[in-house]
Amino acid sequence: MEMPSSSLILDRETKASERPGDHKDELRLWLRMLTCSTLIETEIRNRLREEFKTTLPRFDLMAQLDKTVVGMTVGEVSQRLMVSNGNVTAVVAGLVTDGLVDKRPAPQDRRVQILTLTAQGRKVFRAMAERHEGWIAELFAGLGQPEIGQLFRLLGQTKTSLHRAIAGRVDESAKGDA
Amino acid sequence: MEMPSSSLILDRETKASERPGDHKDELRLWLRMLTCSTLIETEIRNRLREEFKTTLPRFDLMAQLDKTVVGMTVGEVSQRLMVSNGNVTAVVAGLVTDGLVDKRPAPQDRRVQILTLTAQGRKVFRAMAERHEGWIAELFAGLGQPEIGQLFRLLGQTKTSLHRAIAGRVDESAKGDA
DNA sequence: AAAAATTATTTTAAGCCTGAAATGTTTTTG
DNA sequence: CAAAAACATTTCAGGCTTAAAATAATTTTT
Repeated sequence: MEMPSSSLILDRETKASERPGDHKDELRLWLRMLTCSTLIETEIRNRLREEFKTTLPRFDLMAQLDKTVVGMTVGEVSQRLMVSNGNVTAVVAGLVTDGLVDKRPAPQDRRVQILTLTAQGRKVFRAMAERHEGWIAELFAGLGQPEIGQLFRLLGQTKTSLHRAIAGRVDESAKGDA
Repeated sequence: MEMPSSSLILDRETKASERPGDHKDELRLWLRMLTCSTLIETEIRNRLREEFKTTLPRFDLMAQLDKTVVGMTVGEVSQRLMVSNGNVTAVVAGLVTDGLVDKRPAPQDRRVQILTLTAQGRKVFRAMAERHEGWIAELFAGLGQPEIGQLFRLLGQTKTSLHRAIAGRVDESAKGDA
């Protein structure tokens, strides 16, 4: 048997996981979060396919466009959805073919494309959105209102932490480029 | 101006969001969780590519195989990773080509394929896993130990809720098939 | 104003991922 | 024991996704 160096007392005092270099708790947290996200995503994907014969990327894209009356550029959508430009181009192509989205160059700046929901697109989306909201509520039904609030708050902190860590790393590498 | 029917008092008493049919809180919670997951996933993907020239699906697959000495079947991996069988087949093919994974039919049951990490695969994975754990810790650095615990617990409740909701729906549709 | 830099989008090549159909194997059933 | 059912995996067609290169338009610089 191996002796854990000299940390018998230390372990007892620190309730584990303050051993230097140990980050198992964070890892377990991430894996659990990933499990939840995947379960929800898969379920929503399935229901969208079964009930509306559509896909999650299409739904998400339409959801963005539904938030505006004046339309959105490709770049704007790609940023909000956190996907690449090329991806937006591809998904939009399908939606245009199906008459759900309208795409036209902006009159002032011919580089940008303005995307809007068509009347039909808006109608179709609204119907899906209502169902979607119900599905999400169903999935979270095991949580009470206080838990939902707490979770929301903690995920807010997490989001802040992530942004800081990711931005920090970008700055870091930019320093070396100077 | 529109009058919100007769719920002025009700709204005040229920602090909003107990209006019938309203589930905006759940929806906001889900979107925030999705944002966190996406941020983490994208960042890990980027770092795996930059530092190890590999992809997240490959890393995840190797992570499963690292948990066992006797190997795992395709179905087992696909279940744990929550992806399709076909997907595992495809990703494994790449890893076999690169000499990181070994794949051979089980001697007793020639339907199943046993997947194991090669010696090299195990070595490569261990190196990546150590870095990976550090990255995750970095990303969650803005949260204290109590927050991590709380979040972990709440996500546990969420997982239970999801399983119940998803299983419930399967039972429901099975009833109609009888 | 021509050249260079910047910005927005599209294209391309490669890999991931899925559901459904097909294949090969084992187990169950009549 | 042969036929049928069940099981594990692979193949297939189609869509998603990305990074990087290419294209096109605008703005800045010289």
